[in-house]
Formats: sequence, C-alpha cells, structure tokens
Amino acid sequence: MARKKEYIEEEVIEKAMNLFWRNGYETTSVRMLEKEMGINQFSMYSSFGNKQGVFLESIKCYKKKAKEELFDKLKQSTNGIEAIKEYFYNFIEFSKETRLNKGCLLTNTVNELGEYADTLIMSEIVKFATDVKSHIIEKLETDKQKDSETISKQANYLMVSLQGLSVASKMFEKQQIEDFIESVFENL
Amino acid sequence: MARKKEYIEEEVIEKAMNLFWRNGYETTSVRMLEKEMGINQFSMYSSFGNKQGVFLESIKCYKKKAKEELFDKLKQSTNGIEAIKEYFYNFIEFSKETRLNKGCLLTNTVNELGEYADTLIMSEIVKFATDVKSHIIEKLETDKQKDSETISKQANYLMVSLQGLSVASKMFEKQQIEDFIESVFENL
DNA sequence: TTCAAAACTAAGCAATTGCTTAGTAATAAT
DNA sequence: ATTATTACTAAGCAATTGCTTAGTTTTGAA
Repeated sequence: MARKKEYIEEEVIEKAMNLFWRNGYETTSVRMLEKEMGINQFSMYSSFGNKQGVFLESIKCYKKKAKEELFDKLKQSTNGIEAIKEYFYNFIEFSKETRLNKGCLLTNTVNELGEYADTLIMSEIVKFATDVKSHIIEKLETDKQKDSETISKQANYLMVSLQGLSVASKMFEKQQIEDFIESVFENL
Repeated sequence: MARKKEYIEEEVIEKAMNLFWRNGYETTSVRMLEKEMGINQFSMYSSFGNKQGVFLESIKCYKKKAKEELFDKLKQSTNGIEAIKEYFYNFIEFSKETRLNKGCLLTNTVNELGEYADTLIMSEIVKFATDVKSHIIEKLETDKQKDSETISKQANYLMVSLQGLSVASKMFEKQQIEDFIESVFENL
C-alpha cells in the first residue's frame, strides 16, 4: 500500500549519535545531522519528531553501546576492584577519538546544557548515572569485608573520578590520564 | 573633544563573565550580553571587537578572580597537602551557584568547544591549566621527602581530580562532592 | 490497472544568530 | 560659538537556526 523507508532508523541514529558525541548538542545543526545521517530533514522529522527526539534516540543508542562494551564486561569480571580499574581503561578506549578523547556523551551533555537542560534529556542522564553507580556498588560489594558506609563513600569517589576522567581525557595526554587512573586505585 | 563612555569596561566585563560562566559560550547570545552588561551592541563591539573578544576579556577577569580567591590563599598557606585540600574546598565555594555549582569557566569551555575551539581561546585555557598545575607542584615540593617522579604523578592526579570536581559539582550533591574530596586526599 | 497511503525532494517559513551602519547627542580644545 | 571627535540609539544586514509544507514518486492491496 505504502512506500518503503529507504533507511534503517537504528542505523542513521548511530550516525547521529556519533556526531552529537563529537560535536555536542547545541552546535550540531539539523543540516549537519542531515548530511551525517544521509537522510532528508523531512525523513528525520517524520521518524523522530524533532531535534530533541533525534538526540533522545541517540542517547538510547549510546546506552546500548556502553552496555555492550563496558557494563557487560564489568559484570562478567570476577576480580573485584581490579575489574573497576579495567572499566576505567575500557572507557578510555570506548571514548577514543583522534589524539584526544571525546568523553562520555552524557557527561558532555550535562556539562553543556546544565540545569536548563530539557527535562526529558536530564532524566535520561540521571538514570544513566544511577546505573553506572549501581554497577560500581555491585562490584565493591563482592568484598565482604567492606561496611556499607565505606562502599557508599568509595562509590562516590569512583563516580566523580569517572567524570573527571571523561572531561580530562578531552584535554590531557595519555600519560596524565594513566597516572590518574593508577593513583585513583592505589588507595582502595 | 570627544564624548565620554557611560560605562566602565572592567565592570561590564565582569557581568559578561558571570553570564558566560552560568550559561556557556555558544548559548550566550549577543542580545543576552547586551542585557546583562547593560550596554548597547555598538558599545560592546567598539570596546571588545566581537563576541570572542568579550569572551577573551571575560577569561582575563575570571583569572583575576581565581588568583585573588584561590591561588593567593594557596600560596600563603604553609600546611602542605592540607593547603591543597583547602584549595579544593575553596573552589567549591568559588563556583557556587544555586543548588548546584557552575564549575570552572575554563573547564566548562574546553568541554563545550572541544578541539574545534578558537586558537586564542584554547591557548588561554592551556595557560590557565599550566598555572594551576604549577601552583600544585609548588605546594607538593614543600615536602622534601618526595622525589620528582612522585610529585609529577601526584600533580597529574590532583589536576584531573580538580577537573572531575568541576564537572561533578554541576550535577552531584554536596555530600558526594565532599566524599570525593576527602577520598582524594586520604592517600597522599 | 487503479488508487490511497506513506516516503521522498526541495523550496521556504519565521525567528534568531553575530555584526554593521546611518543618524543623533555629548564632549572639550579651538 | 564652532568644530572635530567620540559615544550613543536603533534600525537593519546576511546567514543560520529548527521546522513545515507543497508537490512528486514509490508502493502494494483492491
């Protein structure tokens, strides 16, 4: 009855996600998205509603990639704290760009949009952060000697360190980043 | 011979700086600057050339404030590592906004503009980061027992931690931030 | 083969962006 | 008082923003 789409939504969203990741939300225009996704504006709007819709789908795509390449590996690993350290190094690989890294898409976004960010976008970011933290807590809890207060404090410590890693890897060299990761885990 | 300016450049730049700090570079429009600075676009352009010029002057203003409220205090203090910890807490106070903080203006900027940032702006950011690091190294060196390799590694660790603090304080609550600072200094 | 439904192209919309310019008002040495 | 110099107001510039719409093409059930 009706004409078929000439693109696969998941495929073009992955392209959009990568552009947002490299470029940020505000400075990525609909024209740039058009080019990168390889589809017309009409198609974009009919598939995803508006620019924010494209971004929300991009976040979903990012979460999926992060799950596959970061969270699943963390869960599978059995060597406690060392597994979290591996997670830090995996994140650096995950967010690698050219010479410098592109950070975490969601950390970048909260840093760019701040508290004026759209409610929908913000709640997705908060959900993601909660997820990451719970994965870290889960790993910390494999050490039965730690009381819950220690776990909470160490989880906060690691979460903020991870944020630092995300931003710092966008402007610092490899050596400084590795110094940082090693130092973070020296005392746990 | 000629008419007098009806504003003091340093005064209106401080207002511009605060707007950029709260709002970011790209999302701050010339119209918003006009309102905040209380001067006409013509005056803005005749005093500072263009939007980038206003921002570069805002960076100078930020550096001056940071020197007065952060670096000078750090230099004066004599209690080694503890002084750096004080610096971390002072930064939180320095960047306080409403419920959440507004981070470091320069960290925000590098995170927003990335490597595509204007050369002039980027070099100001790098210079600032170098300054901060040298202040930290200077404080670390007061402990004569530390060899230069330890100092370098600890300086990198503290620099990235500071970046993490800047970003994390924009989205995390006070408790998590304080947990982080305490943990950072537990092992030094 | 017909035809309604959906997807395409491309032109165009109002609003906003950074920036400029034409015209007027204030200043102080002459 | 005149005059050259600078600062002001406010209107307007082209370019870009996110988004829409008019018109055409493809599709497959009837």
